[in-house]
Amino acid sequence: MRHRLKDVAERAGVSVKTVSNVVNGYVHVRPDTRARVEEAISALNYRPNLSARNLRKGRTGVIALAVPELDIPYFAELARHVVNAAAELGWTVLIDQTGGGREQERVVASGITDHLIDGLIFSPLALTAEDLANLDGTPMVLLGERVDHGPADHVVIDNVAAAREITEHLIGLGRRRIAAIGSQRTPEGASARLRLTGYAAALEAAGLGYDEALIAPAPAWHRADGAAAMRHLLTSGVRPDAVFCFNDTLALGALRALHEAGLRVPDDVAVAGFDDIEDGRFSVPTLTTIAPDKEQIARLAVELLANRLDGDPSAPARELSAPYRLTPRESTHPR
Amino acid sequence: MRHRLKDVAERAGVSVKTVSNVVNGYVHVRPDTRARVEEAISALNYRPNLSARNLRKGRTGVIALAVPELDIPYFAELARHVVNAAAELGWTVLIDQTGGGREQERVVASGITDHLIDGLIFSPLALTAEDLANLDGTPMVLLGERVDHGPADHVVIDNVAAAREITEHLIGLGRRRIAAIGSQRTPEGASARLRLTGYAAALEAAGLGYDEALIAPAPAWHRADGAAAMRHLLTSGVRPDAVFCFNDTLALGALRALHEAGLRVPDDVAVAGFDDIEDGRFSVPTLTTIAPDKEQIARLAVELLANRLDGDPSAPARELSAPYRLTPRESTHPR
DNA sequence: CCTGCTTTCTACAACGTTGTAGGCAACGTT
DNA sequence: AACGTTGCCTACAACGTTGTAGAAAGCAGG
Repeated sequence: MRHRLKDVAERAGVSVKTVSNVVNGYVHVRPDTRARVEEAISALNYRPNLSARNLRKGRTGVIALAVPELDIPYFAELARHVVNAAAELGWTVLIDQTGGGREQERVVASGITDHLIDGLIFSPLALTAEDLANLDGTPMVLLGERVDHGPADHVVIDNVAAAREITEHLIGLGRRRIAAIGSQRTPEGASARLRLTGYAAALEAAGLGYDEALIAPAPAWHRADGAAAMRHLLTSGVRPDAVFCFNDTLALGALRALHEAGLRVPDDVAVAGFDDIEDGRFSVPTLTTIAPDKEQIARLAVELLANRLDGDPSAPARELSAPYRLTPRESTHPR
Repeated sequence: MRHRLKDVAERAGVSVKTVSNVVNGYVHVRPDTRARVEEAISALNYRPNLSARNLRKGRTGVIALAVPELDIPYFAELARHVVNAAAELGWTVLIDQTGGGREQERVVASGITDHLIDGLIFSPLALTAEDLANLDGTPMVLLGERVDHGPADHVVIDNVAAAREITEHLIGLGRRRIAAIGSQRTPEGASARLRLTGYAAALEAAGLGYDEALIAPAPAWHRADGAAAMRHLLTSGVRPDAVFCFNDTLALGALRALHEAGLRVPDDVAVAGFDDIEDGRFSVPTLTTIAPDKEQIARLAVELLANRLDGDPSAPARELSAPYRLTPRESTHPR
C-alpha cells in the first residue's frame, strides 16, 4: 500500500523526475504543475523511500549514537542532549546500545555504519584503536577517554583534573582517610584509570599517603557494585571518613550500604560521585558530584560530525574538551 | 574506499551474483570458488550496502524502538530488554527518543518507518488512533495503554488491577488517608487515568472515601514533579499517612520532599511507586512498587512484531497482557 | 526570422543489491 | 548415443530514487 514517485507522477500527469523535483524543492517548476503534484502527493500519502534515496545520494539524514548501556543514567541523559543537538541540524538520531563488549562494539561500529546512517557518535568502552582503523567509511566521533589518539574525532573531559578537584574538595573538608570506589584493571577501564590518577595526585599534593587498601574495584559501575564495594571497605577495617566514587550510580549504591551499616552521611563518611545524574539531586542525602557539561559534549560531538560530513573526510582528527563543574551537595556538607 | 560486490567479483574472477550467493550462504558454490570469493571479501574488507539490499529485498534486519524519554529509567530498562529479545532473532534495534509530543511522535511513526527499518515497537504518549490509521506500511507494535483498540498489535499490563493491588497493600498496613501523586488530565495521561481508577476502586472497596484533596497532579513524571506534588500535599493540610505515586521517579521525588519536611518513611508516611526501576532498590528507604515483567513485555513485543513481519500483515490486531508483581520494600514496612 | 538565453520539463542511466531465467558441464539412465 | 538431472555459474532486470543531458517552448534582441 505504499506509493512511489511513479504513482504520484501518473496521477499528476507529469514525469517521475518532476515529482522528484517538487519533493526536493527545485525552483523551476510552474506553479500549477507544482500544485498538481502536491495534490497527488498528499492524496496518495506519498513519502520517499529513504533506502532508495540513500542508495542514490549517499545521505540519509540519520545518525546513530552508540552507548554501552542506556540504564546507566549518564548515557540516557547524554542521549537526550545528542538528540536535541542533532535535531537543530535536521538530523534524526537513532540510538544503539552496545552492551560494552569489544566484539559487540565492533559489530556496531562496522555493522550499523553499513550505509544505513550518515555518521556515528560513539561512546566505546572496549574498542581498540586497531578496531577503529579497520573502519573505512562512515564518519565517526568518539566520546570519552578510551582509544587515545585514534583516527577519529574525539570529545573528552579532563578526567584527571576533575577527579583531582573533587578529591581536593574532600580533603578540604578535613577528611584524611579517603577511599576510592570504581577502579578497574581491564582494558575497558580507561576512565577508571584516569580518575584514579587524579585522586592519587590530590592525595599526594596534600601529603596524604596513597593506601592501596582504600581502593575498591568495581567490575561494572552500577548501584549494586557501589554497594558491594562500600560493604567491602566497611568490613575490611580501613575505616574511611570519605569516599570518592568514580560515578554517581556507584555513589548511590555506596550511600545505601552506608545507610545499612548505620553510618551517617556526611557526618561519619562524606561521599562524592561523578556525572551529575538526576538521581543525585534527589537522593537522601543529595550527592556531591562532578557535573560534566553534557549539553556541551553533545553539541561538540554533533558539530564535529557535521564538519566531517560536509568537509574533508581525511582531515586530521580533532580532539575537543568539554567543561565540567564541581557541584557540592549534602553528601559532603561540612560537619 | 568502500568496496562493492563488483570489486570482490573482479578480484575473485567470478560474477557479481556468485559473490552475492557466497555472502548469502547459497549452497551450490564449489568449495574452491567459495574460498576464492571469501579471500577476496576479507582482503577488500567488503561489507554489503544495507540500503541497496533493503531496496532490493525490502528487509534490513533493523527494527526501531520509539520511547518518549530515555532518562525516565523505566524506558531505559525496557530498551535493554527489547535489545536483548531482538538480538535473539538476529535483529538490530535502534532507539528513537520522541519527546512524547503528538507531532514528534507522528514524525517518528511515519518518518522513521520510511523503509529504513523493518518494524517499529512504539511506546506512544500522545498519538491518536487516527494518527496511526494514516500509517500504512511498516509493521508496528504498541506498548502501554494509549491508543486503545487502534489498528496495531499491542502489549499492555493491567494498570487498573495493579494500581488497585498496591493501594490495597497500603490499606492493609492500616493507612487511611492515602494520597495519590501523578494524575493528569491531558490526553497523554492515559496510564495516569487507569492507575487513578484502580486507586479509587481500592478505596471504595475498603469503604474509604475518595477525597479529591488527596489527589496531586503531576505535569510530567520526573523526580522534580514528585517532590513538588508531595510538598503541595504537605502544605495543603490534608496530612496523608500514605502516598501512591504513579511511577517510581515520582515516588523518589516524594521521598526527598518528605525527608526535607522532617517526616519519616514509612513511620509517618508510607510510600509506594510503580515500575520497579533500579533506583528504587537502592534508595533510602527502598521503594515498594509494582514490578511489571519488563523482560516479558519486551519478548511479547518482539514476538508480535516477528509474526507481523512473517505472517499476514492485514491479520487482525492482537493485544497481549504481561504480568506484574507487587514488590513490598522498606517504604511500606509495617510500623 | 534567426539567434541565444531562460524556463520547464522529460528520458535515461546509475547507485549496489538480489531474484529469475537460463547456459554449460558432468553425470547417470535408458 | 540420446536423454534428463543435477551442480555451478552468469546475464539481465528490477527495487525507487536523483544527476545529467538535453528537448521543447517562450522570450528578447538583432
